[in-house]
Parts: sequence; C-alpha cells; structure tokens
Amino acid sequence: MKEEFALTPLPRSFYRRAAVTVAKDLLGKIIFHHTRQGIVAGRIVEVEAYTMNDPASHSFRGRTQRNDVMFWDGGYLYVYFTYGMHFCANVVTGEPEVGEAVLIRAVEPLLGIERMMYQRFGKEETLSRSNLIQLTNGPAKFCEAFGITKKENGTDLLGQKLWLSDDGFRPASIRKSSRIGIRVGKEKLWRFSIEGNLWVSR
DNA sequence: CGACCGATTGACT
DNA sequence: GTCAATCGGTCGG
Repeated sequence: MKEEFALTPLPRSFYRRAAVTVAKDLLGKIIFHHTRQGIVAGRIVEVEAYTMNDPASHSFRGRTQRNDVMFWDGGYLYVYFTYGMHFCANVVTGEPEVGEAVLIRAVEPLLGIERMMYQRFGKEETLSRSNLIQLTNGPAKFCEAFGITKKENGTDLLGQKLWLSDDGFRPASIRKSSRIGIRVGKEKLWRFSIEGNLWVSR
C-alpha cells in the first residue's frame, strides 16, 4: 500500500454509476475509518449489489426512514441494523433519488489490526491465523472490527472520517455468484469476490 | 397495535 | 449440517 494513493479519496464520480459496475470496481479498493481510537484500514475483497427494481433490496418497496440514505447521492455510507444485533455497511451508488447500494461483505485487514482484534474479541484475545481471518470475513464482522454502527449511517465517503482509496491493486480474477442470505433475487449473480482471497466468506 | 422476519453470526450435533 | 439469539422495520388488521 503506497501512501500517496492511500491519502486520496475516490471521487464522487466513481460512485455515481450503476451499482453492479461500482461493485466490481470496489474489489481491491482500500476502506479507511479514522476515529478518536485510531485508524483502521482494509482491502475490499467481497461485495454485493442491490438496486431499486430488485426484490432483495431494502429500496425495492420505496423510500423509508430506514433506507433513506440509499436514495442519496453516490458516495455516502448506508448502515443498517439487522437480526437484533448486527450492523451491515453499504456504499451508496448512482445519482440522487436512485436507491442503489453495494454491501461490503468482507475485507482483508491492512492497518489497525490490534484495534480490530479488540473490537471483535476483546482485550485478552491473542492474534492467531484463525482469528485474523475471523476478524473481517463477513459483513457484520467487518462492521464490528471497523467500529461501524448506526452512528456512521449517512457518512460522506469523501470526508475525513471514512473514505476509500485506490492504491493501484487490481484483482487477478473476480468471481461472480448468487447473493447470500436472501430469499428472492437469487438468480442475479451480483455477489463479487476476489478469487482465492482468504477473507471471502463461506 | 401485534406478528412476522431479516443483505448474520457463533455455538453446537 | 442445524439452530437460537435478539430487536427494529415493515406490514396486516
């Protein structure tokens, strides 16, 4: 990871495109979260696209208080609470009034691994190969490790707290598959992952 | 209002 | 492989 790339947030134009296009392009990008506790960063290795005319999407039945951020301009973070205990984070895509987003399902940890360990497992846990992978190999695990909660819902990804960067890394091979954990819309192959990456879920 | 259920995870057979 | 945890969002009456 080269610092000069890492410092530059992806421009608004990157996000103002179709969700499926942005989803593929997000693979390999680095996501940063800078808080008072310190800075954490990871490479995005697995994503899923969700659109307005997609029955699996929160935006399918129209704009509500919960999914409002999905209809904002591209480049904002949509965070939702689910199963009574977990958060999931999405990158909002497209123009304003278009309810599209890309779910971040897994990242490869790069910076602030100690911080992530603490947020996922607590103080006494020691680093091993197993829990290094368990750190961020799922959408709610990623949010927990990165300290992303409902407070981060609506955060501008071109700001100073949360942003994405391109360090020049390009995936050798991208895998397409059916999205996970949904009942409708399984026929759409809108889950994208970096082939062979250890942090890809399942 | 009440009932159902989820873009998940971790523990367990 | 199965299943409970746990609660806000959404929808039906």
